[in-house]
Amino acid sequence: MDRRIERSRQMIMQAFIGLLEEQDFEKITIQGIADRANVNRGTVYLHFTDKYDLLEQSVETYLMMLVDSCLQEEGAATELSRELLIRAFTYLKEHASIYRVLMTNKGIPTFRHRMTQFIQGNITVVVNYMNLETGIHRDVMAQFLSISVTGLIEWWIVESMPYTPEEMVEQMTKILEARLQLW
Amino acid sequence: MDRRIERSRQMIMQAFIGLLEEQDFEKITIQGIADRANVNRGTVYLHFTDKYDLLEQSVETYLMMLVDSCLQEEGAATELSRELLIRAFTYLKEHASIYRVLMTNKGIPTFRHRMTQFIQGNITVVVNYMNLETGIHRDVMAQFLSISVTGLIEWWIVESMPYTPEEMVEQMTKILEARLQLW
DNA sequence: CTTTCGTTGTTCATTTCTCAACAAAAGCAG
DNA sequence: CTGCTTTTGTTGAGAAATGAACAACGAAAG
Repeated sequence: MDRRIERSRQMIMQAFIGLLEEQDFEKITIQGIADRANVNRGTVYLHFTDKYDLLEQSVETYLMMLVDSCLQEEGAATELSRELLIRAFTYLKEHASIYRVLMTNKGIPTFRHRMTQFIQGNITVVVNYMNLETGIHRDVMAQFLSISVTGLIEWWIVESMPYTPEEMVEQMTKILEARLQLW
Repeated sequence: MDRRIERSRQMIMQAFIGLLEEQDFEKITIQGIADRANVNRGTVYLHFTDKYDLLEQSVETYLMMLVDSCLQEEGAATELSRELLIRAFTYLKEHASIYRVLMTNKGIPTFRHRMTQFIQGNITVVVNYMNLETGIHRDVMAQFLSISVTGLIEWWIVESMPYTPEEMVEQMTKILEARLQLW
């Protein structure tokens, strides 16, 4: 509705992630966030109840932005299309500074965890279409695959994205297909 | 006073310079500026009477910001100190994208002109301390030197700053000293 | 020429943001 | 422990920004 709301929230969360890059979460003050966001301190309280709420909302918001970025003009996406994955990696690359912090900041495992959860939700759909023969439970399989994908993405970001999004998607697909044939 | 005023003005002017980089001044619309600045169209009119006023104020503001950047904690600066010049070049380098537009945009010679005027004002002080013997008038000398300096700065910016600020200042000083000895 | 469309500049009621002040809690020096 | 500073979370009055609407204008298209 009112663009000021979205703008303020965005500036505050950006400033917060920026500070998270430089100092420990507990060391960060509301005053510091407001200063960096170039916003009145009261405005922070207008949108977030406290530091911890700000963290939660930031994690949730940036996760959703990542999700939305690859769900553009997509109908029912029961399968993980190549295009969708490439869009996700591309988006990560474009906002690397933010997602590097969210993914790797020790003390803030929330984002990593929420992201794995989300990937697991999508991978479960795929796993349910597979015919497993060797007695592997589907939930174990889904858990294994999703944590692997999260780890791969984290590695890619930490290593400053040594491959293009296209290459990464291709690599990932190959690995998954090879494994799927094993089981 | 109110940080919203400064913030709005800044966002609008930034968006304006950004658009100036991509399209002709006459093609730029208030609506386009507001969109890019993520600001209501009415807000633009709250700070600037029209496009032309926005141009004027932008030129003046960014010139003053350049001047202020090198006048930090300086008392009476009758002579052009090395430090002062280095700060100026450093500031230009940090905000290259803006000043490249302002300096080189054909159709907008205002900034170039105002900058030369300003440099001339300072160089005049120096020239008045020189003892000219070969019948060269001081005003001619000042004009010649200031337009030279402006040209040199423009060249440096256009060529994507091939030398460090320190090197440039040193070069400039050497050239000027050599010339001053000639006359 | 007429119609359509986009831009301009202005108005107004409503909403958000700002600043300054405050008491209370937390952090930290001696 | 005891002051001292900083941070927190909240308040209220006032200022600025918002969206929506408007008439007027020019340009482009039919």
